[in-house]
Order: sequence, then structure tokens, then C-alpha cells
Amino acid sequence: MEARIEVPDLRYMIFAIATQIPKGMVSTYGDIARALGDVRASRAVGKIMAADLDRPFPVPCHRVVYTDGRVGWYHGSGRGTEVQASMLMAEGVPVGNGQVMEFAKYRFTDFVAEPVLESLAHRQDQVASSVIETETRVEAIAGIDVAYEGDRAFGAAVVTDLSGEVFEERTVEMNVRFSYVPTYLSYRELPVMARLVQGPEVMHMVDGNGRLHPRRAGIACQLGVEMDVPSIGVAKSLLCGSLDDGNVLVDGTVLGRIVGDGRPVYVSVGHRTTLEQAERLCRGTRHVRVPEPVRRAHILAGRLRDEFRGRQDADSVA
DNA sequence: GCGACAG
DNA sequence: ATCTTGTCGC
Repeated sequence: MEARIEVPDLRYMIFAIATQIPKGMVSTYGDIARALGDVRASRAVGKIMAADLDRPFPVPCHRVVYTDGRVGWYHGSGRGTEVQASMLMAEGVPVGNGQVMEFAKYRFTDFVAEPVLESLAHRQDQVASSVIETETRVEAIAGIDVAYEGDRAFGAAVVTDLSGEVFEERTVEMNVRFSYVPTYLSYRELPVMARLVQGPEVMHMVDGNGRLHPRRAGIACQLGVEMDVPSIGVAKSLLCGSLDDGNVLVDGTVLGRIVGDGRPVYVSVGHRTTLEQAERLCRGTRHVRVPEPVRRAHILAGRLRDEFRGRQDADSVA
């Protein structure tokens, strides 16, 4: 059972939008994120512009500054605030004290772009309304996780019985082009996870949240609904909500359960299960902090990545 | 200064 | 998630 999940090339879109900033003007990381459809992607925009040096075409990164007009730590040739400032001044943008002067006058926000994040959020809304919260009788659990080396993704599924005893493993390898943006994790990892789906009679335990998500559509929900398999989310840290007894509340609704003390994990419904069943399966397979299926998948994916690194090092020597 | 967000 | 020295605990 294999499936393809189509996801936009976020990195390419960010570069394409930045290219629209005309000579003699500047924009902010937030402006670009807004053009993509969600300001909350602004830090992801900054990260990509700073880190991704091999680009499909020239990108005027020096024309992107902070919201207060400050010139950042430009990473292009020469690097440094000074370099960026002089590049901007050469284009006619006045910079003083590390800041763009008359910022509003030189600020460009008139981008022409598809607000992809907006449509991806809509898709999440649809997923949220498609989630079925009834128990599914299962005798196996597939833990699923993904590790990375740059854009190379290594996915692993480890199938266990209800006590966490392993009886099957599977791995997959592919490239991804959607960087991590809070609340949009599924679009980064789903193309990988979808290829590891085990079928409608296996509970898929995903490293991440299910309904415990601002739009009630975390990666476990999306995997479950789009592949029509039962799923639960097990997260190691909180994305949203507040703690109340053993519960996690979002807008006054119990969306998650806290399992374990000290550094607990947060369990929530993905699809075709209930919060009670999700918690039960989690507790039943939890020998240490993280339940066995997910813990093993995490280790396996990491090992696959390390092997890849070894292969790469061998290649670079040859 | 506050808030700050799965992986 | 990933980058990483020494440190803590079993």
C-alpha cells in the first residue's frame, strides 16, 4: 500500500517571491510569509534564505530586512551587516545605524503569489471535519518517524504487537522540499509517512500531534484521514493548549492526554480511534518515555540517515 | 518586556 | 529536526 501526497515546493516559492522585490526597495521576512499565506512562516523564510546557498536562480536576499527596518546578518558573498547595508545603498536605499531609513517609503509588499499556506490550512480544516472518533479493533501498532540529512528524508515504520514487541520493520528514502513550519509539519513529513502506511487494520502511531493542533488537524489526523487508516499522535512537546490534570485543553476542549511524569508525552486522536483507546495503546507499549513503536521507528530512521552519511563520506573520498 | 509554536 | 562537550544517573 503506497501513496503519493503532493505538496508545494515551499523553498522554490520563497525564492520566487523574494525575486519580485525591485531594486531600490526592501521587504521583510514576514512580508514574504504573508505572501505565502501565513505570517507564522516568517522564521522559516528567514532560515531558508540564510541557509540554502545552492539556489535554482539568483535571489536578492539582501533586500530582505527585519520588521523594524533593521538590516540583518546577510550571509551572501562577503557576509555581514555592513555588506548588506552597502549593497542596499548602492541600489538607492538609505541605511543608517544598521537600519533602513524612511522604511515605509522603501518597503515593497505588492507581491504576486499564490497564498499556498492559506490553502494548506483550508485542507487541514477539511481534515479536521473528516476525523472519525470511534474505536478500531487492532492487534498491531505501526510507529512512524522521519529523520533528515538536509533535504534527504529517511522514514521508518516499526510494527509491534499491543505490548510493544516488534515483529516488522520498513524504511523508505526520498527528497523533501517543504521545510518545517509550525502547524504545517504534515506537509513536510506526510509524503514520507504515506509510503509507510500499513493498512486499515493497523494503528498508526505518529511522532507528532493528532487533534492536539490549533486547527485540530495535526499530522496524525492528516495521515489517518488522507490514507483512511486508524492513527494516533504522540508528541514529545506541546504545540498548543494548556495542561489540566492529565488533560490538554484547547479552547476549553480536551484534545489530548498527558502520559508519563517528569517529561511526559502528549497523546491525541488521529483518526478512527478515541482518546481513551489512544491513551490505552500508548500506555500499553510505553516501556520508557516514548512508546516502543515510535521510539524504535525513531532509532531506525536515524540509523538509516547515519548509513547515508557514511555512504556520502565514502563517495567524497573516492 | 512578553510571547515563542509538533518535527 | 540537527549541531555537539561534558555531565549525570543507572
